[in-house]
Amino acid sequence: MPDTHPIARKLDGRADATRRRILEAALAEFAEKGLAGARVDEIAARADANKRMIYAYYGSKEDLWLSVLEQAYTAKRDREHALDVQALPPRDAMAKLVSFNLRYTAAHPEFVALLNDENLNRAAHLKRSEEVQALYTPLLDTLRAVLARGEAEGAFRRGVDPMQLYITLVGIGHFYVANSHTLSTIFGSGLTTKKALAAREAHCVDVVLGYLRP
Amino acid sequence: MPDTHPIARKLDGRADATRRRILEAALAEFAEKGLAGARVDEIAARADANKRMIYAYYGSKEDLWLSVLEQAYTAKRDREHALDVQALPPRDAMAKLVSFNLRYTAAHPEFVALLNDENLNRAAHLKRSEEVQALYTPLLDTLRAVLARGEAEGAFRRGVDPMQLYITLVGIGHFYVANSHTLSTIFGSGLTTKKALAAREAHCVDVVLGYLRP
DNA sequence: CCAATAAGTAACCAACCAGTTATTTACATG
DNA sequence: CATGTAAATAACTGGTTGGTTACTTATTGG
Repeated sequence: MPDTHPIARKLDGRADATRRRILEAALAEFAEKGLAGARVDEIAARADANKRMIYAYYGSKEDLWLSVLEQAYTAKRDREHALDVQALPPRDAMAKLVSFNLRYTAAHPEFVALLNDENLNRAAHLKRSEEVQALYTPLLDTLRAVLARGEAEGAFRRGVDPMQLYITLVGIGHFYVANSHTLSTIFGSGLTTKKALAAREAHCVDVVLGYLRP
Repeated sequence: MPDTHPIARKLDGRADATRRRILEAALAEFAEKGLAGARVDEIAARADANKRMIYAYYGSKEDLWLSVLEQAYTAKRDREHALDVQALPPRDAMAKLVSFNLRYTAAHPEFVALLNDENLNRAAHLKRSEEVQALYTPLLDTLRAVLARGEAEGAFRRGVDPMQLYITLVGIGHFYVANSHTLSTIFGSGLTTKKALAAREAHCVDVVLGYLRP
């Protein structure tokens, strides 16, 4: 039924807008302060919504956290899915995967913050998520395919475990973004400038491609 | 004055023991729940001490957090300082640095948790730490020396940025430990078994040495 | 044994905070 | 314009939590 009742449409539209504002505000608040540090009142204020609506739409603070987390996963999954590297030679394809990951991570520190805090909570919320799909990561499949192709063509070394490489590939970007503040106390601030990010991107590509040489 | 008043000694001894119990309890509580999620009452209970003593000895929850953080840094720094790799050939030395880092990280997930939470707080506490020494990391100096030696001997590729390599080396261990719970939802649990850690260690060494080949 | 001081305790408090209740407002339709 | 319903609001509540106050216990030199 694409043509639902106009009344429902209109009301849904307003309600949906509120839902979306709450979700966006929650993302910002949770990413900034973590689950325990975030304040429901503050989320309501940021969303310019009444606190009651948060409970009406999302049930509880923890349920809201899970919704935010699932949405963040979905957003990244969508971007990963849009990656098309199968036409590229293995080394170019791999370079693109590494670059994509670093750029996405740097552009979405909220995702990094959410992930860290969810791990602090032993992934308790994700584990009870019904959207198991949220955990599926297209990047892993793509990586596996590129790796297999590169091995077959002799472009990559043999015997590389896709899981290990995936964790390494994601980790070298994630750690840089997640710990930029403490790293800044060691190396001086300026790790998040365009120039510094470009240098990090080049290094990450170098590391992965350098390692994969036969 | 090695022989201070016995009265002071005895009392200091009892006081120091309480201080230490509080610090240990705080480390456990903070690592488990983060700064915002940790409860001062719970720390007092874990330490089998009165809450008042926490404030007498450490001033406030945030000051206690900083003390815990500094102690964790100091502990790691001490272990890094005990590393002696200058007598080893560059590749062996580098392998030892990578192995050390992964093992230390895996053995001290509390340090990882503290670091993540401190970064969530934009390193606000470390930045106002008077023990600037806490930020100094011997591993970086050692890495720099090994890298220079390996380059000079032709064992490593040229032009590697020590900072980038340091971040990569630490990151590939840190991310694995910090995100083991969400990674487990993807790859199935069992990432922290002895076997899995040995596999990760081997991979990390392979990546760094593979990358550094000339 | 007694004074002096350090260490430790129990009870308390005010601010905070997740979650609720009672009520009002907005809006499409008959 | 009256009416039913979805959306939104203000005010409140009970438990929690960082921090404090007033008081007790332990230790030892004189």
